[in-house]
Amino acid sequence: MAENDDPSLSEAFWAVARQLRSHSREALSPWEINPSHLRALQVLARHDAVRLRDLADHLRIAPRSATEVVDGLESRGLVLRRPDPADRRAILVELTDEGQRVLAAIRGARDTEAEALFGRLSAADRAQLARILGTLRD
Amino acid sequence: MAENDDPSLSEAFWAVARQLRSHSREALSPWEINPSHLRALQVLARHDAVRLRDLADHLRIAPRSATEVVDGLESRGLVLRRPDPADRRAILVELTDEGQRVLAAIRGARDTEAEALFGRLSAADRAQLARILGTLRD
DNA sequence: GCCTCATGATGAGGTAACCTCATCAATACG
DNA sequence: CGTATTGATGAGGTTACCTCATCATGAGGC
Repeated sequence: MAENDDPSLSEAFWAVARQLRSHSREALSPWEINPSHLRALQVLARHDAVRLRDLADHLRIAPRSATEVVDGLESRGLVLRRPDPADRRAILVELTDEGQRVLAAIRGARDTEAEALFGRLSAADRAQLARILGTLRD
Repeated sequence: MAENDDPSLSEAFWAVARQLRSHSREALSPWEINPSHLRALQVLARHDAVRLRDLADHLRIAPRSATEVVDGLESRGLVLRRPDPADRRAILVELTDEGQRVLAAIRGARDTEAEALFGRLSAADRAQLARILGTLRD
């Protein structure tokens, strides 16, 4: 039973994930920001000022590549670099006001898209789904 | 309520999707096959012999890029090109026996990984989840 | 205090997976 | 039967990552 069941479960899961992804790509498009840029903004929002090295670790990319991501965001005025007062080799990256504003707007648009998808469920089903996903997440 | 609920729903959804993805990446690694190669193999398994142009459409990539994907799979002996008897401009791509074999093995490994994740749920929860995902999928 | 080694950011240059545009053969169609 | 369209692919570009080398700074042993 389980062997018949589970493959189709993961297939259904991916089908829904694809919808969610395409919705959130749409939500992102007005800002010309790609998913890794968004992830960087989110890390910065959570941690305030972050060393470039630590940002790379959070994004699971090489430090050299984080330099490029920050270059892109800085040229759009969404983040700024400043020296780390505790270590003159290091630089700290943080969100600008504009970055805060754009991130908030993106999150709003994204939530709206998610709402459009999950809103098709009854309140009871949403609760069930939340519970089950919680279990899977550990 | 819904506005509070749904953002965390999509967050939970992505957390589970990440697990599923990392599991299936592991399942793939022994064969040195990347996700787009796998998708190509799956399309070929569903359709038998496929024009390169149609394969590109299924994979949602440009025809020129499908040429490269097929080059990669052909050099590994997983697919073969043959002329389309109905149109001498076109070529048909199909799985070799080796391609069939590798695809079956990958699917087995993947199902095992999915089983490991979804197997943590009770049978009732699996049924609930399948039903809810089916609703979302439309 | 100094010497050696480790670490942070970045320049230089590479790769993989996509893209567009040009080309050439073959087909379809007025 | 000539013209436009289509299928695959060569040539060359872009993007997002990578490694390795470089240079300044910091940390630990003596």
